Amino acid sequence: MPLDQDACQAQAVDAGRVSSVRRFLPSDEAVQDLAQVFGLLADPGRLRLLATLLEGGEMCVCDLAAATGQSMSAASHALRLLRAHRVVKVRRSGRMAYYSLADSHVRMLFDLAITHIGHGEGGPDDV
Amino acid sequence: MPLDQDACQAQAVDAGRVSSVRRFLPSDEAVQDLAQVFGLLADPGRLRLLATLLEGGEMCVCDLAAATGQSMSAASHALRLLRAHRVVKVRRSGRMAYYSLADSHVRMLFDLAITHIGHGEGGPDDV
DNA sequence: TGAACATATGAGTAATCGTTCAACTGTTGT
DNA sequence: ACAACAGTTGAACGATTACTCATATGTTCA
Repeated sequence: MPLDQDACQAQAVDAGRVSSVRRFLPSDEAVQDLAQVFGLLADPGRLRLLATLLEGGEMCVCDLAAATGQSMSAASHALRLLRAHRVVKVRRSGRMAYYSLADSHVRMLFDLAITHIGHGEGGPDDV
Repeated sequence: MPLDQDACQAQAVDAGRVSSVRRFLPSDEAVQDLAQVFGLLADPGRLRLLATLLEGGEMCVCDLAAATGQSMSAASHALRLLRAHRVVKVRRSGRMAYYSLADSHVRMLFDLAITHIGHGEGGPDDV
């Protein structure tokens, strides 16, 4: 899905506005990164892991798995992803691995999203 | 993926901490909703649509498609999703449909996520 | 009425994602 | 050295996702 000048076959209604707005859009690269960050938060298992770390601080994989109701394998896979994107960090001690949140943005993203879903009166509309 | 009491076969290292944390985790339903909201923002096409609306205000589907480099069909599908979750809203006038952001949380989520990716020094680590 | 148009939508398809299973690494205690 | 353990990892499979194509709906203008 390249952002080509003429990717849309239809004629723009307000061509000036379109090209003006396009100059201010985030770069392709930035958009990709953003999408990846949000994608990390788009899974219930990972979300529960983050909520658990938010609440309980540093915890080992086994406890995280137990607290979030996942298998250890699933938790480990999930943590690996979060770690790769620097959302969580590990401290290793013997055979244990202790995970914790890497930065505070997560809590804010969390709270903002919660206030958003609090906004709506019910579930999603089916349009 | 039920949040069963014993979903994790491994013995918890700190059972007290685990069960204490679990009482404060968001409900299953809340987690699902959160994941859906973040999932909405996890796609480059939708992200570009939102960035465009953030920058350009109310715009018709055709211009949105042109500005974001998608086919009109793709844009329409994406807007439908965003609309179902009350992230954008439509105003119809004749055969045109003018879309705009439904609330301001989007901008904040955007900015927060951007500062997060600004944090890292490069792309994701491959662990 | 009929053609051009703006948008919406259903079906189909290719790609991505999350889980499980099984195997593997490295550590601890006997 | 051996077994139990905490965690990691790769492959495989089922589910979900986002696109394209074709078609449908409703609007405007001649």
